[in-house]
Amino acid sequence: MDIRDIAERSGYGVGTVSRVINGQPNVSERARERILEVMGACGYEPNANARYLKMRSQSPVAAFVMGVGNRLFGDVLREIQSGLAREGEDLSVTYLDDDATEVSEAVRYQRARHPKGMVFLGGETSAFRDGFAPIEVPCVLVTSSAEGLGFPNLSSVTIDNEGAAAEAVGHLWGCGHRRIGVLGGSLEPGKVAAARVAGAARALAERGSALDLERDYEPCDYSEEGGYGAVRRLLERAPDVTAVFALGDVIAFGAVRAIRDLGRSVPEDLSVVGFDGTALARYAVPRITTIRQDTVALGERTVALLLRGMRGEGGCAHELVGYELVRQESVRRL
Amino acid sequence: MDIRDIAERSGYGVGTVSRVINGQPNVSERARERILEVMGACGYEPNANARYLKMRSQSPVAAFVMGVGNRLFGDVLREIQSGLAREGEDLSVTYLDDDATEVSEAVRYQRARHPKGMVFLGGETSAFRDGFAPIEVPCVLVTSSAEGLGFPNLSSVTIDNEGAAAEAVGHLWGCGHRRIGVLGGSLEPGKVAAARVAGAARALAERGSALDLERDYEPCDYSEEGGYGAVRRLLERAPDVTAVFALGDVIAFGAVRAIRDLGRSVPEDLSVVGFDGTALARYAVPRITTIRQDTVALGERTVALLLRGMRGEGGCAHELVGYELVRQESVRRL
DNA sequence: CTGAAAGCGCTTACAG
DNA sequence: CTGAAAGCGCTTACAG
Repeated sequence: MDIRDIAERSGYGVGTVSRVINGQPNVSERARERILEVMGACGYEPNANARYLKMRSQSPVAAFVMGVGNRLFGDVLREIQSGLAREGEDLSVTYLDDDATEVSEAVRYQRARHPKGMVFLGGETSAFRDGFAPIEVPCVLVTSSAEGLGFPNLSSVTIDNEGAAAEAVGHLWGCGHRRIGVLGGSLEPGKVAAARVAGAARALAERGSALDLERDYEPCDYSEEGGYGAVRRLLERAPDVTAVFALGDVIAFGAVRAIRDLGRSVPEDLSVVGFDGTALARYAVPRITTIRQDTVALGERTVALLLRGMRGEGGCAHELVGYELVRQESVRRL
Repeated sequence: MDIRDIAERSGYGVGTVSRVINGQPNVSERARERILEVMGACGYEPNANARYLKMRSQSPVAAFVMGVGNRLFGDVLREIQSGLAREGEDLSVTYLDDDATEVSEAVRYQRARHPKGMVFLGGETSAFRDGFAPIEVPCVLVTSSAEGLGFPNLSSVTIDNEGAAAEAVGHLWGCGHRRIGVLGGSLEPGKVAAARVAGAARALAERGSALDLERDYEPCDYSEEGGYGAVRRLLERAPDVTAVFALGDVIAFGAVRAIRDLGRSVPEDLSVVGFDGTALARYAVPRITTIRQDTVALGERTVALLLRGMRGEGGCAHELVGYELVRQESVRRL
C-alpha cells in the first residue's frame, strides 16, 4: 500500500495525492475529497522514511534526556510531547547516561537522522559552547541557559536558577538558620548546579555571611542514593549545620532518609529544602519545602521556540519561566 | 557529504562503500581500510532515512511507555536501551497518555515508520488481543503477559504477578493482619492489576478468608495522587482494615502520605506493602515493604527476545523473571 | 572483489 | 488544477 496504489484507486496521479497528504493548495475540492476517502478506506499511512528522505531528510523532533530517574524531566517531557502532537509533530526520545556527552550524541544523531529539531533536557551549558557548532537544526536547551553562547539556532528555556536558589537559602536564613549546607550537582562551570550554588552564596553574602564551599558544599548526582551519601559526608565534616539545601528533590529525598538513619529527624534536628517541586516533594514524609519549577510553562515555551525555529521564523531566544518557593514541612523555624 | 563523496574520495564505487558500512564480506582488506579511513576523516554518518527506506523500510526499535511518572519503567528502559546499544541498535521512545490506546498507536506507528521492532512497557493484555493483528514486526510486551494470545510475533516478559501479590498478602497475613485492603489499578480483565488482585484473593482464600472486592478493594491510577485518594476512600468504607496492599510503590507512597494526613501512622496504625521495588520504596520514610521486580532481567530478556525476532530466529516466547519480597519498615507484626 | 544500475516511497519543480 | 519525471541517499542483485 503506497502512494501509487492510492493514486490508482482514486483515479488521480501521485503528485495530486501527495499534495492532498501535505495539505497543499492547488487541488480541487473534488480531488481532495475523493483521495481522502480512498486513503481512509485503505488505512493508508505515508512512509515516514521516504518522506523524510525527500524533505531534505528530516526525521521527527528528537529529545535527549539526561538520566532516566528525573521526575522533573518526565513532567516537562509530557508537556513537550503533547504540545508537539497538537501541531502534528512526533517526538522521539533518547535517554543518555549521566556520563554520555549530550552534544556529541546530538551531532552524531543529526548526521544520521537529520531531525527537524532537537530538545535537550538537562544539558550542560559548557558542553554546548564547545561542541554545538556543527549542529544546524533548531534546538532548545531546557532547564539550563544557553544565553551568551551566540548560536543562532540554540534557544533555551529555564527558570532563574540563581535567583531561585537565593530565595531558598534566604528562606532558611529567615527561619533563623545560619549554618547552611548545600548538596548536589557539580561546580563545573556551565552546569546548572553552579548557578544554584552561586545563588546560595549570594544569599548568604547579602546577609553578611558566606558560603564556605570547602566545608559546606557537597556534590553528588541527582539521585536518592546521591543525596543519601552526600548528606552523610557533609554532616561528618560540618556537624553544626542546621539546614541543608539540596539542588534537586530527589537529592533532598535521599538526604531525609539518611538523616533519619542517623537517628535525627527532619525538621526538628535538621531542616531540608529541595529543588524542582515534583510529586516526590509533595508526598514525602515530611513534605519537602522546595522550589517549584513551572513545568507547564517550560514545556510550552520549548515547543513554541522549537516550532518558530522549524518554521524558519528566525532567531533564537532565551526565556525565563516562573518558579515559586513552596513552603512545606521540612523546614523548622529556629 | 554522502556515500558518493566517500566513494569518490576513496577511489572505490558506492557499492563497495556500502558493503564496508554494513560490515559485509566480499570486500578486500585494502578497500575496507581505505574506505574506513576516508569515512573517519570526513566524519561521515550514513543517512538513516535512506537506509531504512531501502532496507525494507525499517526505522529503529520503538518503545511505547504508558505514563511518564513510572519509575519502574524508567529503570527497565535504561536496561533495554543499553542492551540494544551493545548490539548497535538505537531505541526511540514514545510516551503515551494513560488513556491512549497503546496498540492503535503502535499500528499507526508501524505503518508510518516500519520500525525494526517494538517494545511495550505496561501494556494491557486485552488491548493486544483485540488490536494487535495488523502488527507484523517483532514485539515484546514487558511487565504483562501475552501468553495465550497466539500472536507469533508478540513475546512477553513479566514476573509472576499473581504469585507475587499472593506472597505480599501472605506476608501480611503472617504478620497477623486479617482485614487487608487492596489499592490501585483497575479490575478490567487483561490489566496487570487483575492478576495481582487475583493473587491477593488467592492468598486469603488459601487461609480460609476471602477478599471482599466491593468493600476492601479500591482502584486508582498509578500515581501518588491516585494512592492518596484511594486509601482515603477505602478507610472511609472499611475503617477496620489493619493493612493495605498497594499495587505499585508510587501508590503506596501516596497512601502513606494520606495515612499521615489522617493523623495515623505507618506501620503503627496501619501497615502498607507496595509493588515494584523502586527507589521510592527504598528511600521513603518509613521504607516501604514491597515486591521487587528484577528490572535488570526484565530488560535483558526483552532485548534478547526482540533481537531473536529481528534476526528471524523464529518464534516468540513468554518468559517469567524473578521477584522478591523486600521486607522493610512499613509492616507491623500484630 | 568490484562497479553500474535499478529501485525503496515519497516530494517538488516543471509543463500543460 | 493535474500528471510525468527527476531525484532524495542508500542497498542489493547482477555482471564482470
